[in-house]
Amino acid sequence: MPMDYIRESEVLKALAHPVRLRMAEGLLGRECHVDKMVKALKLPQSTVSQHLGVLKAAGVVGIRKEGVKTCYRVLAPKVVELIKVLSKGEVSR
Amino acid sequence: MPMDYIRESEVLKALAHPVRLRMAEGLLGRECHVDKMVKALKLPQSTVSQHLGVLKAAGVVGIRKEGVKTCYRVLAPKVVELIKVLSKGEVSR
DNA sequence: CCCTTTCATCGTATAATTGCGATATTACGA
DNA sequence: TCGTAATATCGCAATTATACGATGAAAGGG
Repeated sequence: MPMDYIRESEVLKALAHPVRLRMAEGLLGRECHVDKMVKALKLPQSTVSQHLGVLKAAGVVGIRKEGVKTCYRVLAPKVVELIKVLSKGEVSR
Repeated sequence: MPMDYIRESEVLKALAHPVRLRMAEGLLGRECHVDKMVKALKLPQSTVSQHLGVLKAAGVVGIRKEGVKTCYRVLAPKVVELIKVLSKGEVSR
């Protein structure tokens, strides 16, 4: 069964940004709401929200509404694996 | 040791295109020269060459010159793992 | 040498991404 | 209901990516 290059490349594209990659890694196990990420990343709220929107559109993360807060977390199990691979340090360099 | 988000996202960005992802997968084990890919992908030679340039610039693939031909192949072991993860079918859907 | 094959690079038009302030929306609490 | 905190969305300028024909450069073969 050949992979769906378009679909898979969409996931990669969502992750292919330093900020979004950082976000995705941070949302691996735990959940986190937007305001917390805004403070941690030191980026404008609109920018953070926009990046989260990209991750969500690609199915990388999912949300859970808790009152006025929105909690994000990584959904796709494949993404979990991808990020694990990236985290592994390369053999010397 | 935290991952280098910029560097890693560059690799992801290189792979985050349907054509380049297909190329990279095709260059996993075996080597292939440009003309062969042009025919297989049915895309203009300049387009193929440009995509290969992107993959090379990101360190995803490396080349070996054989006379007038240029043989490409996947270099980064991390990329091999990434593509393997992507190839694995998702659990139901 | 010239011609052909193979590949890279250039030029450039079009499209997509990015960053971020401004503005809308929604859920609560007072 | 008003105000406020938390998010999303809009608008838009600036940057970057994409596609591909045209052109350039290098290696052989005859």
